[in-house]
Amino acid sequence: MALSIYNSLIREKQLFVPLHPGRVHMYVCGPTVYNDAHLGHGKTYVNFDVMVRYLRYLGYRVLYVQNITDVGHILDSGEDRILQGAQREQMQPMQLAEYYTRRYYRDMDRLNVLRPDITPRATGHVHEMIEWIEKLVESGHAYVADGSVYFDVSRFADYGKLSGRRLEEAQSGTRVQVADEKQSPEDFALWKKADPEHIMRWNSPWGEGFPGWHIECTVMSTKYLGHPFDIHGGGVENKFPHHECEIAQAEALDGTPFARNWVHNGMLMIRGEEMHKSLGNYITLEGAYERWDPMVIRFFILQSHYRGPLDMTEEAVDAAARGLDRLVGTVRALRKQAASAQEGEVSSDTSALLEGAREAFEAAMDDDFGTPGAIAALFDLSRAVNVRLSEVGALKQGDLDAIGSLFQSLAGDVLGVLPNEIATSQTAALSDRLIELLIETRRELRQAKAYELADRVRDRLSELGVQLQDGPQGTSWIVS
RNA sequence: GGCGACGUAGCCAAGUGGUUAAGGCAGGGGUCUGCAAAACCCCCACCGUCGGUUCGAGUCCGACCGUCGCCUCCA
Repeated sequence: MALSIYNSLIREKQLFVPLHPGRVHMYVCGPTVYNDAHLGHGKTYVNFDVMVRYLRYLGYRVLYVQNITDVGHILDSGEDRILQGAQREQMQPMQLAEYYTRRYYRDMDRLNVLRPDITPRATGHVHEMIEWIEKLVESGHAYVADGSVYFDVSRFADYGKLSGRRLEEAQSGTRVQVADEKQSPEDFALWKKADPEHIMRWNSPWGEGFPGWHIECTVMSTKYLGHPFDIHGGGVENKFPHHECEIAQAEALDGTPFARNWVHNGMLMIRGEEMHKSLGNYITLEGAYERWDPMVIRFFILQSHYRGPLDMTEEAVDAAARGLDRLVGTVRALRKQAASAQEGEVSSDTSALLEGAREAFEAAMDDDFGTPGAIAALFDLSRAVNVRLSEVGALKQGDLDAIGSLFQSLAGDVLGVLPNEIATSQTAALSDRLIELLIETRRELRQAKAYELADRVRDRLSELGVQLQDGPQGTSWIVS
């Protein structure tokens, strides 16, 4: 088996072959940092994070670039996002961008999203954008109009190849009035002249202004990843116009292909509706973390395929939480038993079990990053391991280590859904011994049939988050 | 209006032509237990509707119904 990826450009799954053997260059459209990240960002960046992790698991050296959009751009209302946010928060534009950039990474860190290798800021690449735009003007693919520069879509025959749109069709039904200086309604801005009150502005051959939205991704992706590069990702909602325009700008000059694989992930919905502030269902990650463990949200996201839409309901996330508990429970039990297991090598039974689990996991992931199937493989493994864990002496030290490291590799390193190792500080070691002491006391109470008192010990421990579990081999405990 | 996606059990969600339609949650029945929890075992779907292609379709084609996204700057 080998990895296949659905390529939006050709609309089918394709055996993945990187441009340079053993290396993958990947770009994903990052956030505009004018507000807190929401659950939709969570889905998108978890989806792409797992792709990066799996590619690395397969042995590729991945160079992962994700931009930070800190240039404002224009809203329908004619306002600039960053400017609007700066006014709202009483901050300077760059201060605002810095503030939300930090919060973005804080929120992503908690979701266990690995940071990209390079996180270029748009404001730091205005020079390169200007150079690129100049070349487009020189080659006749763009024109200057009243201090702004527009890409002439009619000069790029492939325009629409990603989104399946034709120019003739784009004419009707457009709901936004066309800027006067555009030659054609579908032409898009490469450079916008800055109004006097516009704070973020740069000098350019066309006067003071600021870059259009699409150009930053074209410039920054190719700067760090080459031209062409392997994978370009982003949300489906950006397929048109954003990604279509990126392609036009990148390929118009000399026909060099831009991204070889386009990967789009589906939208996150809240109870059947797209998330919108106006609908009152806008949920920031920070807000969601008050209700659920970030790891639960991550697990919930990965239980559906990245390309599909994901409808978020409380019921569904709660169900995912219980499912994740089950998986983590096995890992915890594994570690617990490892502390007292007999010495011994890995048995052939364990080896076969693990090999089968790994194969099932990889088969699912190889098929366009099928995380739901991969998770199913882990649940199957979990059940098989639980059976063995409950048989006294069935698993030797070697077995437990081997199983533990497979879980760590697949659930921990690739899917990123295992909580970090609990640090064994001195006080933690002490509390462990204190819990054992209480369990010992309770055992004696039970032997004396003092059940009321024994249950009280259990209940009080439960209140403290320590769950006792009586089994044939005595009582074990977990921290919930 | 144009482009596109999707409709699988109470809920979530895989499956892309072929023996018994993954997995999780919930539910039911058991094992274990002083009780409980956990764990384990068993049970729980004819795949939106109607046609068509095929020896054979959830899986391909068409129509219809329904939901959703995009159509100038939202991940």
